[in-house]
Amino acid sequence: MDYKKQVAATLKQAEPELDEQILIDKIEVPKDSSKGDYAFPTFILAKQLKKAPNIIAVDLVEKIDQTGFKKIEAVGPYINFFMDPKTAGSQILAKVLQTENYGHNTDGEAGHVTIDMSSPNIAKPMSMGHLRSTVIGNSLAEISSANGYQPIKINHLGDWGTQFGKLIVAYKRWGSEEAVKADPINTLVKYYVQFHAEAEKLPELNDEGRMWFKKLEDGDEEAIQLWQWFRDESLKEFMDLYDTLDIQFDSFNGEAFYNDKMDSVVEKLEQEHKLVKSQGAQIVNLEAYGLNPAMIKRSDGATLYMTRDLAAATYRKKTYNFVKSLYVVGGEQREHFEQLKAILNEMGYAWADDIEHISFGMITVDGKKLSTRSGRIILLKDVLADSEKLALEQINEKNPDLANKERTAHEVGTGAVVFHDLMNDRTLNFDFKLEEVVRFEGDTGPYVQYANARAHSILRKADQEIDENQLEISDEQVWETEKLLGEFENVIRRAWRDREPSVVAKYALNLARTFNKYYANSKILADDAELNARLALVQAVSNTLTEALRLLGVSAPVEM
RNA sequence: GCACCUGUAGCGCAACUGGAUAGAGUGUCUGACUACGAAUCAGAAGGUUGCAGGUUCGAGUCCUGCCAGGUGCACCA
Repeated sequence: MDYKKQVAATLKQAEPELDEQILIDKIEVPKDSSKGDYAFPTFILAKQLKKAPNIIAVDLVEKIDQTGFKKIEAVGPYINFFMDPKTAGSQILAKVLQTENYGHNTDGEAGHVTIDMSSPNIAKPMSMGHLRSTVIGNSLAEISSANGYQPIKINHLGDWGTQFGKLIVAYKRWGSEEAVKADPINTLVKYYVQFHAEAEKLPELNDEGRMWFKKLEDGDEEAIQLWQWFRDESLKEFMDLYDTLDIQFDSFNGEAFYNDKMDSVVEKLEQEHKLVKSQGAQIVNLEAYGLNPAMIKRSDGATLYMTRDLAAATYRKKTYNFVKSLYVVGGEQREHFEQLKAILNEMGYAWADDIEHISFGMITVDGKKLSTRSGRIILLKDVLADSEKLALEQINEKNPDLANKERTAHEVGTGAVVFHDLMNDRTLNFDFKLEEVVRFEGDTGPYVQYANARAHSILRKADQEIDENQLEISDEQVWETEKLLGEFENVIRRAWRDREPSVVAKYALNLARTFNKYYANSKILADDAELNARLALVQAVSNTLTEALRLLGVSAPVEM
């Protein structure tokens, strides 16, 4: 709930010359709540009123009508406003409990937002790096939706390229159908690794690989059949992971999908006279943008990543008519997306500005970059399995009678991993340590889940209907919690504005912590006149925590 | 070499548009289960916000220079 307007109106009443909008912009929420719920720094009025800020503060407070506030006081150059916790708190609770989809807004006006996310490579295992793109993209989809947009989640699969030629060669030489079926991705990776090892000794293999990829591009039946099979088997395994994370996609159109859509892009570039020949290759000069030239066609005529992304961008604009097009891709590819936007701009597309690279930091192990070839890889499957196992151990220790232990262990285990990934600023790198990722104490997903589970436990015990007309609580300890509940709308706006799931994650931690504090210090189920209102508070907290977790793609078990 | 990102407590991180005494977590030490779940709560200790200037009434936040780490810089994606 935003009481800034009330504060501004009160100030204007005392000093009619003031501009209300400027007041609203300058009113702030003190970090230290003992300084009030809202504060107005008077510095900006010093020139207009030709007085020292601390004098202005004192003068204004004298003229102010304090009705509707618990207290308004001047402290140095600040005017501090204290809301009346009892009335303001009950207003907030009423709003939380009575508003459908509390915290959401309709700013997006149902505009489409495409989100390019996850995008694993076929025939390679999903690592922790893919988790980032997957969960950040998924959370941004939920957050965009909470802001009134319509997200379209696109899994831009890495399902094309020379490596498929190599894979076909490897399979034909050393592979077996049974082995691939039994353990698709591991087996395919083995072939791939073996191919590279053999190619060291026998360089002709590389030519053979290129030849098979050429066959694939030319529509050779055998090549296509094998490619399709590898793709299907890999996708099956990916789907298991997506099911574990409970993430769905609207499209699986990967690189291969754009094979027949690149010619028109190249033609358009030619028409606009943007293509230049350089060392045999076709490039677009981007000097005007301070960028390196971007290659569109190799000297052998083959297309590149950029060519496909240009085709994908135009296809997506045509198909979805997006108002924003997000690409959740690692920060290493920053320049690629700058080039992509610049080229689209050169092609005369004004919507190039709507493309955004949502970059994120990379995951390292012992400070070193992950790489499939060097074997420095952390399999997502393993991490999730480990986390689930540890969660189950915790449950067996702390709540052995819980029904449906496996289900809950799954929710807590994956919740811990996903929350950990979303908790910090997405651009930060992080060094992978299993014990950090699957922690259940402190600033973690399970901490939030636990606060929610205990809230549910109280409501179960109370076992009574909540009367939404009796929401006033005299105990001022609850005000901090109520105030936070009132901020949820701003949090959702800010999370979208900054494209930052961590804004939501931090809020959830904050709300859980504030509630836990209250919970530990006072008895909620006391049989007095305000029991109903306290239960309403518990319900409001639980609703909000559950929704915050949902926006992050983390489930909120009612017991754990 | 050029461009971009990062630098805050032992560690990993917060601090929304510049605001008051820079905050929680973790680790260390200590206390709390006869109060609804101890995956919790309370307390102690821990800081020249990389360095040096500048702008401002006010700088962790903005500007300049430097230092350190990382990433990228056309025939991979």
